[in-house]
Amino acid sequence: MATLTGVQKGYILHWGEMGTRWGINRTVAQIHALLYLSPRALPAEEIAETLSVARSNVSTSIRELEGWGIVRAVHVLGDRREHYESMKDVWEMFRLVIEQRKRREIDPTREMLRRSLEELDPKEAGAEFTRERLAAMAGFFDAVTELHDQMKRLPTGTVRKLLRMGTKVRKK
Amino acid sequence: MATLTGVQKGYILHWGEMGTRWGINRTVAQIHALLYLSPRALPAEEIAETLSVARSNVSTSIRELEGWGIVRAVHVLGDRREHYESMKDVWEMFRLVIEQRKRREIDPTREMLRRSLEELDPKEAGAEFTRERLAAMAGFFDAVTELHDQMKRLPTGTVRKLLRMGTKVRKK
DNA sequence: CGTTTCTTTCAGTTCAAACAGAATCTACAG
DNA sequence: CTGTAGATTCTGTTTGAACTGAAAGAAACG
Repeated sequence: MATLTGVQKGYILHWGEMGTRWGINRTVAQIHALLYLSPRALPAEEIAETLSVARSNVSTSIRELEGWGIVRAVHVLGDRREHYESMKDVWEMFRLVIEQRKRREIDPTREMLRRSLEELDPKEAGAEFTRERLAAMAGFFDAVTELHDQMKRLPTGTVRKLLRMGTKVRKK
Repeated sequence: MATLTGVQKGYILHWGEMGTRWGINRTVAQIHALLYLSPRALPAEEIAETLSVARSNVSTSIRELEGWGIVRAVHVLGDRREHYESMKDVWEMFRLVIEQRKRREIDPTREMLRRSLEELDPKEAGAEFTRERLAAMAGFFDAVTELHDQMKRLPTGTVRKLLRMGTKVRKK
């Protein structure tokens, strides 16, 4: 079992807290942090020991991380166990997570708003007001989606480059 | 007590679920949804009845929403009670929330990363690897911060307009 | 002032998500 | 085929956030 340095512990704990604030399970986030900092792929058993959580808990959490596509199992010669490693590219990691959270949360919300606007009964009292509010919210989510789609079309690394250059648009 | 239409109920429930997925209390999100859809400011008592939650729960939740700056108390002539209303501008609402979540979550994470990089003991085994990982993560958070700062400098509505026009950058 | 009306705080209580450990399942070696 | 190592699933149990109701605290009124 790898013993952790103070810095590593700090990072793992912070990442775990950060996860909970964004609706991601603490253990899931901690495991990701551990793998991210690990120079080699780790077997589930070792992860469980290092973080002091149940082996079964690691199993479930790893599954979640594999679901996001940011952790994968690799095999080590002469070892039957699965070893897990985190993706290295930070930008790609966040891109994956954002893309999927959009699909799981933003898209259904747009769908709900669209359906609500359809179902609105104009004869109902205050329908006009409700429509306006729903439309405003829907407009926002449409814009977010458009922004997301446009970024997806950019070649890898472009956002990074654009940021490094700084945008030219400034307050008039 | 205002009786809710089916569409309104659907919106409020959905918004509540959405909240929980992003680390925001379900009741807080539901109250916001209710106020957002309400054509008039509502007293706490009425909110509690409409959503079937304790009066005290409403009090705490409203406080949270006031903290974000997206709900405020208004007074109605001839009524001693506070009436609460939601901000109408969806863009401004999200801007406020994003700005504050950045301050509460992104900034401390950057700080943690900065401190970790300082504290790293180069004599420690694997320090070089850890440094590289921390630096990559820090770079990402720096970029996010820069993006955020640049957007803040844009005049209100510009992002909206840019999106409406569509960016000119395309895959080569 | 004392009373009334509304709001906030506080001290338990409830409940759902997270978790541990046992049981089950799977794959492979012998 | 059998035994063993490892992974997964399942069934309670734990825990902390969310919540309630009671009590305390403000503010407005006569």
